[in-house]
Order: sequence, then C-alpha cells, then structure tokens
Amino acid sequence: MDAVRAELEQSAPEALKRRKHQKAQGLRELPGDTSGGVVLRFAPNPNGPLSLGHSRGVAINSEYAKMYGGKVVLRFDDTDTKVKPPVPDAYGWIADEYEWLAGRPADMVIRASERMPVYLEHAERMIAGSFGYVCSCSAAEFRNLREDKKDCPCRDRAASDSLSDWKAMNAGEIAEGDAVVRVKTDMTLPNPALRDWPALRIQYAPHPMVGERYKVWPLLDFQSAIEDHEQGITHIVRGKDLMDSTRKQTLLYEHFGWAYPETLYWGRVKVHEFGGFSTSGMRASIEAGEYSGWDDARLPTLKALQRRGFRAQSLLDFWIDLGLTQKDISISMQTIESFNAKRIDALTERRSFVRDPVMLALDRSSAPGGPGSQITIPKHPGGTIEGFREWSVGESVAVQSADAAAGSIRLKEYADIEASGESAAVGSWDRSDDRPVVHWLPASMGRDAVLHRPEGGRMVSESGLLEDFELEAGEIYQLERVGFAKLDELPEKGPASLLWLHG
RNA sequence: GCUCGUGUAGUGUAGUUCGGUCCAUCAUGACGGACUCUCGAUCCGUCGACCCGGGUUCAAAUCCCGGCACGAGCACCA
Repeated sequence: MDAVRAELEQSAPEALKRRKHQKAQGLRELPGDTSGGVVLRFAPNPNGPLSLGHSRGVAINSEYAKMYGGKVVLRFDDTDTKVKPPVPDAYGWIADEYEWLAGRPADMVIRASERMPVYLEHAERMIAGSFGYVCSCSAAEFRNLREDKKDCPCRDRAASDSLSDWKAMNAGEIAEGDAVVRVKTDMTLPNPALRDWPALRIQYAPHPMVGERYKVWPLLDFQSAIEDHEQGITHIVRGKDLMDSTRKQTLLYEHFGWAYPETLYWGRVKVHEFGGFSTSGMRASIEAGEYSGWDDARLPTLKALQRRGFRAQSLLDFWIDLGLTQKDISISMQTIESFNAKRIDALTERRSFVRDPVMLALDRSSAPGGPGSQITIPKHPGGTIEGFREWSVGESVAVQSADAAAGSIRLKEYADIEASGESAAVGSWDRSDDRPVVHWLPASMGRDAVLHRPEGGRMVSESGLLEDFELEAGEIYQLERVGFAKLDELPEKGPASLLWLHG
C-alpha cells in the first residue's frame, strides 16, 4: 500500500491530493453551447392555476435564465379543446403566478391557440413533402399495425391525395376521429412509441379562446416541436415522461432539417402530504363544493401556498437545492416548510396565542417587588425586529389548561407560579429553577381567535386567546410554542381568524 | 410484450464523465445537550446510506458482465 502510494507520488501526485467532497451549490451547468445566449420555456396547459409541481418548472427555468442572462418563454399549450380544455381565467392566473415565483414576468408569453396558422402551415408542408400523411385508419387499426410493424395503407398514397384529404379535414368535411395527420418515421423502429406518430387530429369542440375557427388541432408533440423551433429555444427542461417526445420530435426536426434543442429531464415528484391531486380532479372537487376554491389551504396549488404565507423564494430555494435529477422522488412538505421557516423567521414578530385557556387569579402576596403592571417583551427574541410588545398585567392571566395542570410553571418573561384551581401564587419574579416556561396572556390583552389548520384533508379549528398587540390582518406571526400562522381575518367584532402555516 | 430511464442514510442530495485520505457531502428528520426565560428559532453533538451477485485492479459508490427493484412511454391528453 505504502509502496503504491510512493509510486503514485512520483507518477501522478494529483491522484493523491483530492479536496474534501462538498455538496455542490446551485444548479449544474447547462450542456451544449450557451455562448450565444439561452432561451428556455415553461409550457403549462392553462386548464387551471399552477400547482406545487409546476413550480419546479418555473424555478428551474427561471434560475437557468438568471444564471446565463437568458430568456424564458411562457407558452400556453392549449390545443386540446376536448380532454383538458383551457380555463379562460387560467391564462392570467398562470402569468401572475409565474411572476410571483420567478420574481419577474416571463420574457415572452405565447398562446398556442393564437399560433394555429403556423402549425397548420407546417403540417401542410410536411404532407406536401411526403414526410407526413393523412391517415384514415381507426385508432384500433393503427394500434395493430404499430404492434406488427406494418405500414398503414394510407402511408404510400400520393402527396396530392393526402393533401386533398388535409383540405377536407380543415374544411370540416371529415368527422372527428375519422382522420389524423401522422409524421412518417419508420414502422420498424424498435421503440413502438415512435412509429408514425400522430401530429394533428380533428376536434369540433369549440375552443374557449378562439371558438370554432379551426377543425384540425395539433397534438402536443407537433405543436411543441414547431413552436420550440419558431422561438429559438436552446434548452428544454422537461419531465422524463417526455423522453419519447424528444425522440419523436427529433425525427420531425430531421425532416425539416432543423437541429433539436439541448434537453434535460427531471423525474416524477410526489409530495407525501398531497397524494394524487390533478388539476382536473381539483377542479371537479371545487365545483362539487368539497373545497372553498383554488386557494383552499388543503390544496397543493400555488394560490393556496401563497395565501398560507409561503414565500416564493422558499420554493425557489427548495427546487434549486433539489436540483435536476431523473430519479422519481417522494418528498415531504416538512422539507419545504423548513426552507420557508429559514426565510421568514427573522422577519416574523412573536405573539402569544393561548389555546384552550384557563383564567388564573394571581396572588402576589408572597413575592414582594416585581416588575409592576407594565412589562415589555421583544417582538423578536433574536432582535432582528426591533421594538417591544407592551403588556399591562392585571389581576388575572390566561394559560393553556394543559400548562396550568402542570402546577409549577414559569410565565415567560414574568414570574414563576404555582397554579392550582383558578388561582396561582407567584413564587418568584426571577427564574428560580428549571420549571417549564410557558406562554401566557394577561386577561386584558387577549382577544378571541380561531386557528384553522389543515389536517389529513380536513380543516381543524382551535379556539383561544390571541395577544391583542399591534395586530395587522394579512401578517404572519410566530405564535410562541405553536408555530407560524397568518392572521387571515381581523374583524371588528367576533373572533380573529388565523391560518396555520407551519411549525 | 416492446422501448426508455433510475437505483447513495427515514426523506432528498453531492461524489460516478477521467477508479485513489470516500472509514462517502450537505440539507431535512429523529434523539440528546446548551442558550437563566417561546419554539417546531439559534448553537453544539449523536444516529443513519453506496440495490444484489460476480469480474477487472494494488485500489471500485465510481469501470465491465449478469440479475433484481421501481418509474415512464407505446392516447385522435398535456
């Protein structure tokens, strides 16, 4: 061993000195040529607002754009009028959500439904050039041909015949499902997914944005391929479920004589707390009244996370730390929450919230002196927020019943007490032993409040007394010994409403 | 069935291109302690992993071969 080392010392000293491994920071470099600037894209279906899952796409693409001084195209892939039809409001929601997350608007916004002439023209070129054709086989018939690696009879027809069928399709003379346009690849390709794949189909359902103008609509693989080229996209970052899309589209690019963008992939992400939510599923549940709306705290939408008090930067931090891997992963909200806690802790004032309160009458007779009836407590223990909360303490205080039951406790920043029944004797003003420190409230400082917390698909509510000191609706507070919550509503009358964020 | 991809601690992640202090990084988590005063804050500490089996080599998480497991695509959805 030593001999080897000595020999290496001679021949390859660099093999011996190796710096300690470190966790890489940020995203790894983009492949390919980035010297001419990079253009990325984020291409959601506007069939609902963005979800937590989508935020990965926003985070990764906008971060890369930032790293390289590049651009991001926000493209709405809204060419399906039937299975996942667009929701008109979603275009605006998504643009806003993108901006919220990325910290700036997308450099360019495109709607596929407004770009139909471009796609149809390319389709026609494809048919005229005989690298695409109109196929009138049924889906089932073609499936058999694909499995048997056999050419479809429509494949070898003259371009002019295909072209006249194409015109008939566009004129609305062919029924839905009776014809599609296919890209000619090779029916003997080992990967069945690539064999003469479908590029456009007939849809008579009106499009919510452009109406009934078009009868033939491109499928994702075709529309996206053409548009990526039109926009000069240099790098595509997409889910690895789209790997075969890359291969299909590369075949199409070869027909057109184009070079395909660099492509990177991420694996599937599941969040423990949010099982199988789909955009269309959420929409149905909302319409059925199971949720109050897209921003219901139980939903994994960006609207809900934003409303609960998550910072855009926390989400960005999280996705960038995760990086780009092709592994299918299952993560916990706890991890995202810890990123958020890091971001907001220093900015969040403390308040006392006593759940399930009991009132104790204070007996100060055996402890002379003390701080008097006015006390001050820091707004933030670390001093990152200056200033104090001012409390006036009267004859009775509120303590969480479970804490009162412990008997010997310390009212934080105030006094050691012995609680029994509805009264409490002050034993010492200074901390005299290691009894538990609990949060509390002078009876006069509390106002009724209800803390709403999502738990296993339901909302649970806990009522209590919230410290009534410089409260502001919309603010996030750290409730001492409870956790972070947003003050959602602060009505003149009736209890305030707190929305749980995380611990 | 065919095609493609992925397997590092409870959960994620670095390292794998070009084998060498890698007795494997960092975060999160759990546990414990500290901070004379919240905590799910902060600080410190502890726990915990290279899918399996062969092979090549002085040396393998890293290279080769063979398994296994999981995921995805094969939609007139995106």
